[in-house]
Amino acid sequence: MLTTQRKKAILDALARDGQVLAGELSVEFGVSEDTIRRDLRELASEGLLQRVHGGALPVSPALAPFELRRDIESAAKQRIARQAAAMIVPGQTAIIDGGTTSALLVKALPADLRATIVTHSPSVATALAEHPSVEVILIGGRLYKHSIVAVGAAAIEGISRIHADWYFMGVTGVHPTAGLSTGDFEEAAIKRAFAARAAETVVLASSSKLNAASPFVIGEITLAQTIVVEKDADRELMRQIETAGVTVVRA
Amino acid sequence: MLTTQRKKAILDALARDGQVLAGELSVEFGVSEDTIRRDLRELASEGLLQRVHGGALPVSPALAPFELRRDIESAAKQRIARQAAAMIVPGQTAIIDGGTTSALLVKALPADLRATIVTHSPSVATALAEHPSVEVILIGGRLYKHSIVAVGAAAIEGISRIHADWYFMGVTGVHPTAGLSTGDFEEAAIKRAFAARAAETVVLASSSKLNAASPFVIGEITLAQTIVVEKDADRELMRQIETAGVTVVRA
DNA sequence: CTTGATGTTGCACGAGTGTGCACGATACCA
DNA sequence: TGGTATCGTGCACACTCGTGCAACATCAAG
Repeated sequence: MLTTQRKKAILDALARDGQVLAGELSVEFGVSEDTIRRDLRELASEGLLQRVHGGALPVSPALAPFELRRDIESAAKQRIARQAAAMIVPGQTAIIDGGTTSALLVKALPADLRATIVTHSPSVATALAEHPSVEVILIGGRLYKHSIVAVGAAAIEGISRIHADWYFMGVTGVHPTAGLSTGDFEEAAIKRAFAARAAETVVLASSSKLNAASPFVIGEITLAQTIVVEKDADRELMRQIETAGVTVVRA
Repeated sequence: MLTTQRKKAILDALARDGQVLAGELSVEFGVSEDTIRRDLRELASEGLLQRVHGGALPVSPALAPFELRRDIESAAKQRIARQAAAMIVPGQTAIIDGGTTSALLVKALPADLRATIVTHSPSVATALAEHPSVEVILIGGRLYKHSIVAVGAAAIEGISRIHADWYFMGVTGVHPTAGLSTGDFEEAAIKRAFAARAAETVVLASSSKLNAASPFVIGEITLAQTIVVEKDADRELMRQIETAGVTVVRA
């Protein structure tokens, strides 16, 4: 069994049972607990599950009440989010997808911004319900429990009815040749659909995402017109990205 | 059971009952009281509960949106919600709309229930994301900020793609001649659309909703096949409703 | 085919974490 | 004030974790 298959199976088991134990997984897949621990560690670093002593839990509790944990409230990520929020001009329409970066973007929207926000994340929608002046369009579909966003054919179809000025895309991997990638198959399809319906796609990438590749490819790096990175991002990599025709913004 | 899960279960029990006792928790989870005391101490240090001699109390009477206080009214509502949840047979599909009654219904779903839940409420969707075995279908549309549910033409169209076994409808008015009503125009339309797509519509009505009429009419009382009320509901009113052909269930 | 680089896996070891028990201190209640 | 339940602390034990290292498979280049 391939490593990626095993990881996928771990996520499936987690979605099915609501919890996984390192010991049980090791028996089920016929590998040592060390290997399982390694898998869990890597999946946790991609934000696909929450590591706890003895096993792992779904990542949901972190985002459900939309309370951001301190470890993701890094100053750099907030600067990226603010930079992105500043791009939206009153009257425009912007798509925001799920994930921690998007959560910060929502918090960074000015209170007096009159704009329309499209999202497939119930958490983002709930958070924006308190915003005084933005209109919120919720994309429906099958709820994907790993990342708590709507996915599937119904979601793709809902997206096809939208035209937006901006799409702010969260990713887990930005690589000059491997392109934009994410740790989740379903989400990759949704991100492609969003990108196709926005005049300009903006990738928000903290430094840990740069020069990294996750299992599921969203598309070439040129799928984005702009990428917002931290100000100390690697110069050589940024040069390559700019050569490909993508505008690099340092926050 | 993992430590993290036990702590979460303690917080759930606290939200449900308004208090927890160290001794009871120790029996319930099959661990020593020492372990429970340690858990309570750590949860208290995180500010998630208030430690008292013998157990713990909620940190403040003002609770999170989905955690209702255990006053007399909500105890009755909980019985109604549990009665409704018990109607769902594994494998069936049920529609749950927004509102506090629906929030209680979500909490009352058995953890091992394998069913499909359709909802236009991001809050319900987010809450159900933590449920281990239900499939969640989110209805998209324009977000109505007043009640935080998806409404409008897109929502109506999304509903038209669904066929459900049950629709659990929350209302603010049940009246023998004025019918079923709610305080919101957009929501009335959505509720009509849901009712049209369900084999059986079940109205959940606490006593304060009975013999009352709200501004916007959803439809005749016969739009519902069943109505779940508190066990001390007015006999004469219930008789009228039953005469109209609606089954009355007392919880 | 050989060689070296790369990636995956299992094992060993020390560190870290969770749990239950014992004991003395403390808080509640009559 | 005395009795009882609860609490905090120290400690032992078992389990889990992270790290370093070696074995092995894969693959590309020579």
